[in-house]
Amino acid sequence: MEEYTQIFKTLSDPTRLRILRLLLDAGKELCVCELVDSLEEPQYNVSKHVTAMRAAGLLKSRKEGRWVYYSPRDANGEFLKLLSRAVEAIPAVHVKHDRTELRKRLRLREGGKCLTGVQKEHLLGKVTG
Amino acid sequence: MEEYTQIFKTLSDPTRLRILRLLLDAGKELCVCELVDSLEEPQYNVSKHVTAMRAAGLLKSRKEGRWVYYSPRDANGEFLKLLSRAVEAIPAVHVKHDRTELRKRLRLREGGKCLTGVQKEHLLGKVTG
DNA sequence: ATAATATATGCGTCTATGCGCAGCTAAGCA
DNA sequence: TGCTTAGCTGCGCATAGACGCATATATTAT
Repeated sequence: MEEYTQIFKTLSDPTRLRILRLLLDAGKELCVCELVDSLEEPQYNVSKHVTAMRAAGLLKSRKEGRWVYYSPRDANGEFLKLLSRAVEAIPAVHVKHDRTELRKRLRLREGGKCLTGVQKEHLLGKVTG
Repeated sequence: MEEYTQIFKTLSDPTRLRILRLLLDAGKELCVCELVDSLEEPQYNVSKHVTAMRAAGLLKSRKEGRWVYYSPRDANGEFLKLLSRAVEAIPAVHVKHDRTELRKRLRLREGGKCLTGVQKEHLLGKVTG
């Protein structure tokens, strides 16, 4: 059963649950900095979470230049399909803020691509300038 | 989101996942000693797990004499309904052994009621006799 | 009352995990 | 050849949770 409990464990964290829900709602791949600005969680934290979710088979990633885009992995089994539907069934109230922030953040895309990093500087692990 | 991550956390343990699946499959309430003999997990462990699952809103309990019967709580929200279906979608291979042990254990019922305690003595926290 | 029995629980221990900090890697640009 | 920037990761700390043991509680039987 560990292969199944592992999935539940991965979704036992609020940030990870928000990440999956946001990706399912967005209907498109999102890069790390877009997730950071939408969720308002530190970059290193979001990075660790998506890495864990990818390892658990919930997400896939695609690298393009300096950016890494994440999206839900296609659920092959009935178990994962129903789990995704369950996550999508979480009432919208709980994800309203994240969605609003994502919408704002997506306006910075050009040609459908992300061309900048984290905008909310306090979410960077370290001040780079 | 904590109310949802809490549910996932509750199902992040193999024993708890097996308990829920067994109860869903059984289609009837089961008492603690029947769960103990079916799952082959120590009595105090099973007891702690069902208590946690009950607190998380996944199970309900009914006391009858010395016995306490547990069953899945009716899922009121879409989220819980889909989650239950996901648990039921876990391939039967993973629960075959538990089901066999339960079937054997249920033969000890009389008039549909459990009239005895844990049969596999090594699963008791302490030898009572 | 006393004993037996089904279940629950308090405690200590061990492990797992999330977070923050710092530093690392990799890709593009001056 | 450096510098900047997007993302990743190792380390230490603090917390949460699962387990085993012993014991407590509650209900029935003698």
